[in-house]
Amino acid sequence: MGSFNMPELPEVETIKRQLEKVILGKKIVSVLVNNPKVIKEPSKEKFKKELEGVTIKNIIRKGKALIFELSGGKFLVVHLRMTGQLVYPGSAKQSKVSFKLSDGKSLDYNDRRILGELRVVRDWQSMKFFKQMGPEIYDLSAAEFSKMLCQKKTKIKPLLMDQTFISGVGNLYAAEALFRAKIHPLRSAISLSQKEKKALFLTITETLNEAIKHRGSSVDQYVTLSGKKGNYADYHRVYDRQGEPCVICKSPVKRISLGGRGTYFCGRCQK
DNA sequence: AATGGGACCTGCGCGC
DNA sequence: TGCGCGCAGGTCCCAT
Repeated sequence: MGSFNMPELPEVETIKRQLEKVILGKKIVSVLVNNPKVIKEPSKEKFKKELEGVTIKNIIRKGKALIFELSGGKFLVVHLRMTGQLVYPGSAKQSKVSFKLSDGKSLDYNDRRILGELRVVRDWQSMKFFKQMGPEIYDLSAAEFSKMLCQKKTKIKPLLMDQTFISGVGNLYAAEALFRAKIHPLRSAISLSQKEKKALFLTITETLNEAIKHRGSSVDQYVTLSGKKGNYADYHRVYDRQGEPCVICKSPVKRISLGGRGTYFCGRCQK
């Protein structure tokens, strides 16, 4: 125990798809701010003023971030970080911020640890966070991904989690994709064979796709828009399975700390 | 370029 | 049983 999963690409994509079905075209009538710490820009008062009366036109996901395209050329950028949740319809009770919509219901932003970020901007593309963001695995071919790995001497697992390298993969899916590709998390990227690089490209894509299909993984705080848990944790092969038998070879799953993060792998299957 | 550590946060597990 | 400490991690920032 002691593991936590933040929302990664599959979880944020799940929320995005559910939001699209229920809030497009609706108006933000009012904004209740219960904890201003999550509002990074502009100030709390301006934040409310900017949002009241706008219509939600579109929702975009970039890596692990969500961008609400609003009327009036404005954008609401949301990063859930560790424990952020978007819930609709919400009760507003435990929320840090609650958006009251024109349908009389509210969209709640919950965040137990208050590490997430909300901001209203006019040009999200020029934000440093997005300018530095690397491509998603979906934007790449196997050949392009392989080429990117050739130039890197870093350990493969922290590299997969580096959002400026590729975006969307975090601690959980890095572990699962490496297990499926039978690659040890401590290997340097440059040491991978062509065959291993291609396998990794495929397992990242496959793992993310399967997780989206099951509406993400709920190990700790993540919930879907309707407040339900995702089901993909039932399919994890190594993440949070320390000491349990490997699904392939039955030797116990190991856990080490790598770059300050819990790293799960099978010492026998992953070379 | 790569790596390491601290800060941001809070709730939980652990030890005594 | 109860209390207090340390850990968990995505991202940013700074130092080496």
